[in-house]
Amino acid sequence: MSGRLIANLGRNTPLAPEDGAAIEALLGAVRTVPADTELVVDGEGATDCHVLLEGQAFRHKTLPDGRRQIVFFHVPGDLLDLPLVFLDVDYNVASLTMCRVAPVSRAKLADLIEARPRIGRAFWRMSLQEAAIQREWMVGMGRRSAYARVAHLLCEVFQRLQRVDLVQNNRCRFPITQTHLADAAGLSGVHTNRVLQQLRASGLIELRSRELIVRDWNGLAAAGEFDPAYLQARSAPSPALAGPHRAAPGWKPS
Amino acid sequence: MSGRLIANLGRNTPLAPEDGAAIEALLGAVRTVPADTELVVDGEGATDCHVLLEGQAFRHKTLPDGRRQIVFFHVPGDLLDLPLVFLDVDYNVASLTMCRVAPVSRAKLADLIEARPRIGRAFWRMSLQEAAIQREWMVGMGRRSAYARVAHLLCEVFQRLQRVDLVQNNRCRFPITQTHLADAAGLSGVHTNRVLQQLRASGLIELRSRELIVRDWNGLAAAGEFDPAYLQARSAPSPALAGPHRAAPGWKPS
DNA sequence: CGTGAACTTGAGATTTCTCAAGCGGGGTGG
DNA sequence: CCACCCCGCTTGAGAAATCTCAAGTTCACG
Repeated sequence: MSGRLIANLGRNTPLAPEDGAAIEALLGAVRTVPADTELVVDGEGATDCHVLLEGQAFRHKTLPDGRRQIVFFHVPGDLLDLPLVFLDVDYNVASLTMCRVAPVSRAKLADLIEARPRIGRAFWRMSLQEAAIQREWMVGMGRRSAYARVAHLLCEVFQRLQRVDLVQNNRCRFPITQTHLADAAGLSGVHTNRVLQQLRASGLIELRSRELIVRDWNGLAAAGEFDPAYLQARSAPSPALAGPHRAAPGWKPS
Repeated sequence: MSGRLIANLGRNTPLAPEDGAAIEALLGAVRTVPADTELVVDGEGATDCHVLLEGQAFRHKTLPDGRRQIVFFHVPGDLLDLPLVFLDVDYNVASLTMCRVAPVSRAKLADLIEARPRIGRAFWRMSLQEAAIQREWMVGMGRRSAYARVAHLLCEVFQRLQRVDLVQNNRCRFPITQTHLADAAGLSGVHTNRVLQQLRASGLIELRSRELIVRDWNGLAAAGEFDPAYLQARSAPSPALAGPHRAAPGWKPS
């Protein structure tokens, strides 16, 4: 269960069993928090980072007058506040569902990253992939229609959930409300609602009562101009590993 | 001259002279390229990263049909393709002016980052700061008006140029055309033009013939809802020092 | 002095927003 | 067990922001 982070890291970078063990050893007492709770608050000088073991969450920046921009959706296995290891965090993280979260000492994590190249590399890749996802969102918000933007977002979340085995039969739990989707896409709630209706009417998805069913993946990807390349979590230098899915060689959650 | 990268890294992380020397030692033969040249092309499996020693450049992602989204502006001292050290790059970089660029072996840079914690930390911070800037752009594109977005962009570029001493008397060279600005803000060229006229009419800026003069910094910052905190001028207390939390609030000329 | 890129301007077309209201289901107190 | 309430969703319609198309105009540069 708490092997989620390791599995996630290991997806892109081969980790030896002792690497996994070293990371696990840093995890503090698991905390369970309800939905709609702020897990990470910026500018709080926290001493711990947070690993999301279970549940879903999102990063957001909220302006003084209440406008909110969601900048990332988290799936299990994500480190919610990697920046905190070396800087301050500039965003908040809130839970979408009940979540299980484990703290990791920021100082110890920094030490581990610096002491073990393989682990360091794994975190570098995780961090750089986040940045790549952010860039893709920028393309969406700057240059794609509302329709494509929402479709793209659905594709991304769906695919990332798929990677952590949270999709069965093209169907997954989907605690992201239309308001969240709107705040992520930079749209109003009303317009987001209309766009979703179009997606439904086109037979691409079903979405209701916190569940998403993708009826036509190719159609949805086309609607969203979704090219999964930017998620392609493969390491360039050591193309030793195969397929995009599965595999965390050398380490299995115990 | 080629100390630019070191100066840039050292701005946030104390580097010892030997660290600087180690980095310098990796720099390859400096290349001079004209304006409007692609410096970095995604998916090319390059073996070298690129340091921008002089000149200005921008990162962009261009869609098949020609729509373009600029995702970052570079100033001297920037590493143009840090992601390449550990992954593939997912964007292109093009020059805005004539540029001087030095190659750095990706493998050697990776080794150096892993071998020297202080250097590694410096690159981590650089990378995380980029990510923070990207998030701020997301907020702009998703939740700010065209007017605020453009003003914010001007503030950011201006301030980053200031840090590398490219501003004198509130005045700097500004090779970013209205079309670039439009592609960065996610606006049409026409609308960007109109927004700039408003900014000029409000007495906030002068902008013509590739030069920007900020006439009213506070006014411009207010128009752009610009809070420099996200640029993280200062490093968070390093875990080793374990000082009380002191988030770098907007820097103030003291 | 010619040329092209960058910048301006005008005006109608679209997308997206805002306001306002109504619907629906699940959770809760009575 | 039922009524009520709240949140998330839906719908309608006018308003606003932004876009596109289509011409000019300016200016650096050869």
